[in-house]
Amino acid sequence: MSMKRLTTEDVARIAGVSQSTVSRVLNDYPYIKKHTREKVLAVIEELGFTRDEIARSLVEKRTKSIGLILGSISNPFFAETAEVIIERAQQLKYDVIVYNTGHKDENLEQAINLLIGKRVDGIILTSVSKNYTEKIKKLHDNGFPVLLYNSFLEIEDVNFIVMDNNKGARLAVRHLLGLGHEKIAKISGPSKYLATYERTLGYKQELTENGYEIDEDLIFNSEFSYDEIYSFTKKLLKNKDRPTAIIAASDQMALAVLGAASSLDMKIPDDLSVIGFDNIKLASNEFIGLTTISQKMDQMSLTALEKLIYMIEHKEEAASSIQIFLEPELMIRQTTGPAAKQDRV
Amino acid sequence: MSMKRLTTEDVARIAGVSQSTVSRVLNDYPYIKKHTREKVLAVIEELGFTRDEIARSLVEKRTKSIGLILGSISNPFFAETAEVIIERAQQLKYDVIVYNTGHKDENLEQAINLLIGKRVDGIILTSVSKNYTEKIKKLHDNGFPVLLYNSFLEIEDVNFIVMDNNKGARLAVRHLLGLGHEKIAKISGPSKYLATYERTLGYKQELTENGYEIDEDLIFNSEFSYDEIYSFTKKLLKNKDRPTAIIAASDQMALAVLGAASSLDMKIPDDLSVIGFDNIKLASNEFIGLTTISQKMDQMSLTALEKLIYMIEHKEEAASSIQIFLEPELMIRQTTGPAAKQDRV
DNA sequence: CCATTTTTTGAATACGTATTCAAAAAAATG
DNA sequence: CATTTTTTTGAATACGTATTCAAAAAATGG
Repeated sequence: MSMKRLTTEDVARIAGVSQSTVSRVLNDYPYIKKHTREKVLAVIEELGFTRDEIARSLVEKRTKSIGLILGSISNPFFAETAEVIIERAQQLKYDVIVYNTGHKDENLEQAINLLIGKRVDGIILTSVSKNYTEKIKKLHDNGFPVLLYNSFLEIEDVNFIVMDNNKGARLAVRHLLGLGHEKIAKISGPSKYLATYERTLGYKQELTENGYEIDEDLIFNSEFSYDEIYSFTKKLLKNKDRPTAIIAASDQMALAVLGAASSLDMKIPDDLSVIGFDNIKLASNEFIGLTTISQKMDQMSLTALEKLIYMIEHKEEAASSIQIFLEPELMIRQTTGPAAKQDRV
Repeated sequence: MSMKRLTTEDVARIAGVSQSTVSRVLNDYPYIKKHTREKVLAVIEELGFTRDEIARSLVEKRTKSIGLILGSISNPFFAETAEVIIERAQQLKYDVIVYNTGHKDENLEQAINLLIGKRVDGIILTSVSKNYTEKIKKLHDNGFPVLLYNSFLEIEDVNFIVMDNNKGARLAVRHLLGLGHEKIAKISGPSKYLATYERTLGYKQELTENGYEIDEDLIFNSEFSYDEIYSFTKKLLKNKDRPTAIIAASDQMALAVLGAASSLDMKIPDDLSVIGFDNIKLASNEFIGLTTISQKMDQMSLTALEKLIYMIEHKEEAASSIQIFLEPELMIRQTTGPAAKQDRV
């Protein structure tokens, strides 16, 4: 039996003032008699009244909500991102509506539409595929604050914050070449993501520049599915001329690779070196010790939120676009080591 | 230069009908002439009009949003929970406002207030401390749909879904006793959580019933802080009469324990057996192979969401309270093994 | 074809807040 | 004390939708 909600009208009646006065008290309007203000506040306190933010949003044409569209929250990369963004947003009095696309384009489209319908003040968007270039551009051109996170699009003005993926991949390859690896596999995300594409490109370039031929059989363009990567890796590692090292497109993927290798009783890094991307917190856990390319995630997500809020609260300013590339960093840990001598199975 | 948003009024004017007619078309009201409906839909399509859900919420007194209050999203237990809940909610046309309390009571309080202000239709609440019993009870008594997830309170009618924590802890202890362990440490969460409390209780009871004395030095009530647990474990393991096994209050904590042990070059499970709680996905990864007490998280979170939605959409029904205890299950993997012979350092 | 019923539409209103406009009260000025 | 200025308040309105109420149009029945 849910009670009728209290309104400013109710407060006004009991306090013996008008609804407008109550509203003014709530908004710290200066021209209110001290006595009146105190009386109203007392009634508010006594009744436990709370403002209806929905009605307020309708009038003020803003919701103090932002949308956060993630590929998959159960991937620690997204989870850690979400944590930073949500906590900072809360401090800034914004709340965060989270969507999980499962990396499916149709979910991304639905999420955007629903968020626009809910009148969020802005959206942070991870993992945008090339297929959505037009849609994002339209939003942006309408003056709607959107920020691409860990992904970018080849559009003039759109805002993004992303790592230099090409360079990251090169760091990984260089590290492995230095350890004597010559057969290095690349497990890549879907090529519809430019970030993913860039990583594969960097991998190829660095190999080529060092005089190696590209073996396309060593490159796997997967969806971000644990199971798929797990089985692919198992198959790959059962080959007679299996690679001695694998670069995964994310730490999450690297864990799938490690799992697959372990299930074949391979020793890491003696039998196989593995590198991830992201540097999730778990990567530095000594029990795991994953070598990876660090994205400086905390900085990236904090910046993303603050830039978005800035865009929201300074719409009138000439919208200079925000395009940030962060430097990747190689974190060497225990999953990479010297290439095994030619003791192929 | 953000354009003025289109309203039903605009659509009506262009289509040459009244605002009410447009609204009726949007809501699939049956008594609309086919011709009129088509004309309106055509205009909507052409203009790319989308409904303002804020205004709609104000009228309908529901927002189709739910609140999800989590302890810490970067903990995979919460992340995996969130993923299931968010995806199912999206299917049911609800969106999810996520808060991260960092296990701090004051953030929990703020989150609840903000969500109530935003007029969410219901709230799923994880990790509620005993200190909030009254607040939750008041919400519930006001007919507001709240569901406690992975926690419970000693209140008559409140709704919750939780594992039988006592039994879970007993399973863990029994397993370790069976392997010959006699010094079993327990790293527990804050005692303000009843769930945590129950686990510690089960641990003690099972030990006592098997004829062992409780050694309070082996019980550590920590916050859910990785660093804190990490250092505590290190200290614990450096003791001359260190335990041969540790039961952690969550898989996340178990990983901290494993990290600490690894940093001391201890071999798992030869030098130390470790058990977690939750059975996050990573636990079954062969590279890690964490023995743990499974919570059946997918089922738990799916049920939580569906029960909450049911409560929201059937408020009129006599609110029989929902109180679900799930059975824990021991998942034996590679982080537990026979107790080392008395080769104490 | 008229009376009745059913379908279709628009005008008016409600939702709960913020704000404009105007008036009343209080304070300041001469 | 009369006038002007400043402070304080309330009535009315807007935000964008859904819905009630009433009227108009169309269909049905005899």
